[in-house]
Amino acid sequence: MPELPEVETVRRGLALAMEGRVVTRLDQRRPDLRFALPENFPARIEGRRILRLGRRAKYLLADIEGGDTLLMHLGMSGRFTIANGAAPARPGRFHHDIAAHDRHVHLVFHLEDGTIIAYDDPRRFGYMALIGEAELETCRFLAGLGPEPLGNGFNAPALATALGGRTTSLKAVLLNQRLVAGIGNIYACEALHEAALSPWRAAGTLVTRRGLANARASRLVDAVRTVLMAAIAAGGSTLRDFAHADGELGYFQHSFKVYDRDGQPCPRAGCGGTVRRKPHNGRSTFYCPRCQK
DNA sequence: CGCATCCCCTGCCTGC
DNA sequence: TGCAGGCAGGGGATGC
Repeated sequence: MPELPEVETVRRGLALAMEGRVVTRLDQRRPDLRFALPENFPARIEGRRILRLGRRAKYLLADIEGGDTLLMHLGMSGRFTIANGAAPARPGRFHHDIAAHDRHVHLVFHLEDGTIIAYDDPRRFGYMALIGEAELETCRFLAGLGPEPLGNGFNAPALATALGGRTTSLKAVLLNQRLVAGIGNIYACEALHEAALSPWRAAGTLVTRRGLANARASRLVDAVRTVLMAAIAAGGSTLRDFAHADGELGYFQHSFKVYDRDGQPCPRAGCGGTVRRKPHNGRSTFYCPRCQK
């Protein structure tokens, strides 16, 4: 589920199916997700063309012909499933599992070429909003987001500046979307292991002088990039097959080094430690006490 | 302001 | 087999 790499994988799949196509019908099955859906949502989407699928942090952004952007957040359990009416890879599965029997399908997009895209979200922490072009940057969802972790704005000097003097933990920093946007619980754990830094380490101790970049800040930036890019690559490799598989986007097999591996050996060469699970601000944190300092 | 805690919702797994 | 409790990848609201 969806952190930045999963959302990016979903974006690529949705782009293939949606970009350049007109939404002929939008079937809305409930008035709200986490928040109320837009007023007259189907009427404002039907008959309009989707120009481009973009992403900002964990948000999907569909540019609609005429100037609006459909902003979509998957929350914890949001999921898109694509069925192509012309050549379904597994006839029947879509209708059996999603359309007919899944009571958590909240929205179904019908495209001009017969493609059907269902959005389901059992926990309903996800949401959608329709935002005018001029307000997109300043809307309450995107305003205040930190830099993209894979972009130029996330770098050692900037991170060092952000961390200087902070007493909170490194893990809390990685999860703070105002400092860097798109990392969730899994990749925060993975990046800190990759960087050999303790999740509980006070953020301020990563820099020796306020605002001054050093090797540790640089190591953390590199680690974040490494784990996110590897996960996107894994999703992308699955994506090539999705049209021939089940059409579910963003759920791919990806092996983690520490996440959900309590009690297993630390995979770092020569470490010999054991991965542990320990709550951190109410959420599970997985780490190796031996090599993460 | 920074930081931690609680909470929204449903499903699944575990242990009794 | 039933049931209670814990846990789940997000993030907004609240209170210290």
